[in-house]
Amino acid sequence: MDLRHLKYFIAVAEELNIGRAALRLHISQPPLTRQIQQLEEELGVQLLVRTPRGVELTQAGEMFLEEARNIRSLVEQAIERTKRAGQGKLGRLDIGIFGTGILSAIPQMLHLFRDTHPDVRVVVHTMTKDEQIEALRQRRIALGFNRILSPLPDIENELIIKEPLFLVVNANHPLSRQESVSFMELAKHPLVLFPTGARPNFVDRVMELCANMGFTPEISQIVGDVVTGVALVAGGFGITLVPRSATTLNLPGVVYRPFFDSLSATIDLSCIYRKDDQSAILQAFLGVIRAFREQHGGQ
Amino acid sequence: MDLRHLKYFIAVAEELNIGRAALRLHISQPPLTRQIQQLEEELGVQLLVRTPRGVELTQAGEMFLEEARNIRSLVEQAIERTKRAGQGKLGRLDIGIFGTGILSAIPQMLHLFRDTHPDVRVVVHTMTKDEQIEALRQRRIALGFNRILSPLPDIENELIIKEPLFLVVNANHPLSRQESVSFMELAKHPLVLFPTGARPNFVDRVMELCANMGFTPEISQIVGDVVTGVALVAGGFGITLVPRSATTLNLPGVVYRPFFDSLSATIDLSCIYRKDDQSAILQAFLGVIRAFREQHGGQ
DNA sequence: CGACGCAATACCCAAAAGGTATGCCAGCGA
DNA sequence: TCGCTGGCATACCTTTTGGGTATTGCGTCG
Repeated sequence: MDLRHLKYFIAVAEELNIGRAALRLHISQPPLTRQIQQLEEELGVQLLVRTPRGVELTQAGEMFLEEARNIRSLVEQAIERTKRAGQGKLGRLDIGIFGTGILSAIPQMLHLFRDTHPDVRVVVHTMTKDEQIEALRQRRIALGFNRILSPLPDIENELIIKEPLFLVVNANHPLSRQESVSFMELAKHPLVLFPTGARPNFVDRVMELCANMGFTPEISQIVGDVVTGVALVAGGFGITLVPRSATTLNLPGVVYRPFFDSLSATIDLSCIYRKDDQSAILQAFLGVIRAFREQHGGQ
Repeated sequence: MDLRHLKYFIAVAEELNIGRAALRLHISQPPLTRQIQQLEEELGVQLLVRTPRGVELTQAGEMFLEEARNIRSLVEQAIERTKRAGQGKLGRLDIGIFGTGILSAIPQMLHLFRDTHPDVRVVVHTMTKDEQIEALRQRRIALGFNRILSPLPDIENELIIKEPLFLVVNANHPLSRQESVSFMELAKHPLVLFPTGARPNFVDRVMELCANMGFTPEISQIVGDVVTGVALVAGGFGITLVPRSATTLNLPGVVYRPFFDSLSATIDLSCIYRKDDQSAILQAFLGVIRAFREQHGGQ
């Protein structure tokens, strides 16, 4: 049996006249007669009774009509869904983010993507950098967000934005009286840094920036994550640094201050994905990321 | 697109190797390659990525595989259901019965039919003889049960059983002391008869039987239905007659007695249906009716 | 670097779908 | 009652297309 048989039978059942149905199908009457006969023979069931004025459906014919319409609509739906999947408009996208990535630009991009691709189910997995790479290789995720990365042969690494760093000080700290501060202040105060976990990471980036400015900072503590770090500053344990997006973290007793003398005091937000992944959904998401990057001019 | 494409794609998706899939489909590899290419082209979507060791599904391919399996099972189900409908094993049967037909052999036949055709939905409509004929002509029912019928050109009338009649008397009546009675007793007692409604009916049948025995009964009342008639007897209003199947009607103060001298004191139970109705479900039901008739030897 | 495995291509044949002409039958009007 | 009409079925031809065989092309892996 064939989808053609279904189409033809539906036409005949709706017209109740083989000739008219043939007209509607843009074929001539004899082949249609033959196809219907074939269908009946294949099913071993009489679907039509031939009357002097046309045809009528038997009960089996009624049953088959219902099923045929059902199948036809399912086929149309299947084609539609597959096309949409092929365009990256339907399906599932698994993304790896790092612990506090949720404070960065990531939510904005997720939002943009969901608006333009409402039928793609986005599943976010919190994982470390190494876990992301492992998950990419096993195809458990298609995309990961991260900050500090060494190049890998099979993984593409695409910069999204360079975020300027902000100083975080206690509201009672003398530096809080300035609107903006000098990066050199970092040499004079004990630093709380983060995260613990796979190196190189944010700690190394800060050390590198300080080295560029010609000093080595005093590190009082290295804590697990940005929230803990800022909480310690709120509690009076020194100062710290965060990417601009983390300044949305509104803890009482803490103020954020930009640097007036260090354009290079930035931290990258990047995404990583398999070099060999051509999936339409990933490409669609990369499109959103690139649009986002254009819009933010690299920072 | 064609059901063949679905079958082929499912095979390829399951084998992840076009050559092996071709083997499984009992065709050679090149036509299968071509069919899959055709399918991809028609959908405008890449379903497979060709690797050195075979093929892999794209996300769109995964989507299409799911849909294709879905469609295939629906098609199989459609064929199965249509075949069963063609054999009268699936569908709906509308039956007309008369008011108290539910007391006769009808429930037994319905039961037999339901046991052998569990997926046919039997819908019973209570209607008079004339309503049944009208409903048959309009195809609102496929079969009617009735007792007294004149032949009609378009309606077949098939006898099911001849039921012997039973005398119904009050438990205090002198006749109740006999195990069986003579039909001639009817000449000596006022008769309650039924039903009111389209003639000829049960009343005429009783009159005919009496005439055959050479007397005219005294009719005290004609009431709507058998239950009312028996209830009147229970209340002391004369005697009546019922078909054997109605003796299941167990009213207090009433006894049923057979006739020892009248083999012909019977009433027919018949069924009626359109002479032109070849529907498998009706034929199946008629089969049950005929089996029932054989089993009961005509009475 | 050559052998192997697999998909793709080229080309042919056969099956089957579609077309035209015609037959056959029932109902209907002159 | 006898054509005439409308409808499905049949016969036969043409064209499309599915399937087969042979071969090529392209990675990968000893």
